[in-house]
Amino acid sequence: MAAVDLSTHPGHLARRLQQAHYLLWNTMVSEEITSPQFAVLNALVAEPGLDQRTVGERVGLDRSTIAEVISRLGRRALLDKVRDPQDGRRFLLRLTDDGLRVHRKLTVRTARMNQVFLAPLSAEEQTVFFDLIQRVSDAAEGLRNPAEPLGAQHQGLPGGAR
Amino acid sequence: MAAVDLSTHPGHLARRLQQAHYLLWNTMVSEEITSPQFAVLNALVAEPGLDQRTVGERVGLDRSTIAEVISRLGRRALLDKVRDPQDGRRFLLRLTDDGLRVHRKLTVRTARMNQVFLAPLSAEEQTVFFDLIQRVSDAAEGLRNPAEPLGAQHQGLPGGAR
DNA sequence: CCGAATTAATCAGGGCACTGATTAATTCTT
DNA sequence: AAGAATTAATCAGTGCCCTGATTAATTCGG
Repeated sequence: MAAVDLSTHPGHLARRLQQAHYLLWNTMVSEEITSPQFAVLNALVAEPGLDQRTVGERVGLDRSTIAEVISRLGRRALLDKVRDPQDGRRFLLRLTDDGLRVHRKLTVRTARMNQVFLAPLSAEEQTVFFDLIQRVSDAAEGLRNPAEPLGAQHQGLPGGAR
Repeated sequence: MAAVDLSTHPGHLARRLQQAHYLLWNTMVSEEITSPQFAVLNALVAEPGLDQRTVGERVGLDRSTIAEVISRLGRRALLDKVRDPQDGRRFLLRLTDDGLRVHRKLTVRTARMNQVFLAPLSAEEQTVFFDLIQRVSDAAEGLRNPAEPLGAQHQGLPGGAR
């Protein structure tokens, strides 16, 4: 009998939190447009003409996922992809009028949804909630890229044992 | 220019938190066994012989997802499925010796991982972190099943306009 | 007892998320 | 200028997550 209590596991809690959010989004915001899709629309409202990779960076989606999400938004005619004349590898992304309209509509609903979602917490607790989650996420993110190793210890060694 | 700040959106934060956790799990715990899979193993350590649906309920996985997860664990020979003689719809689940071994090993690593994950927070902050996430998740979960409507307002109406 | 409602599991289908490999275009280096 | 390294995007493959529909077994009601 060595089972652990999952409610003390942040990963399990994070998963449940996301599921709870998914549920609320689906009922209160949209069944067509997902939360990550909205994030992409939002990024392109803020900075029209971004390329795909950069959008992914802004909203926290990796290269594969951002490609799928953008393809779906393109299929729905919410954004346009244009080959960058300056750099033939990139596609420049820009919302269509429909895309702008959808973004505007969902922005309102999302605000309402967030209120309901956070209703169980007081205003101060909400601030703490954001702060704690952000700090944990940022720290874990930071572990990924050593962010210029201070000592630059040569442990990977290029051209080593092949 | 009506873009919103995603860092004030709990859903976006929840997604980032889960991604951060995924990353850490993958590097510190296991590349083979995922966190949901571990949750299932754990549930079966606590209560051997559960059926599939109940396991899903315990760990927060819906009927479709739990089926996939269990099928993967079965393929890896970490659990056995036996038809319930009392109720021919159910399968009773039980860990194999390998399953128990894996659970034991991952329990240790998971504890280490959780420490690293939560390291940016003080002990008191960690407590608050758990509490806040749990309250938000529980509340949203609660919205799904009205939990016996107090007034039993007839608004759905059975046999209405068809 | 028997048909109707319920329930456990599966299937089909869509979407998010990651890794590793590949392709095409650009930039760096010599 | 030509080859090497880098970079944006795509593809293949795996796994999580949800909904709606279906199938098989059980329970409920008359």
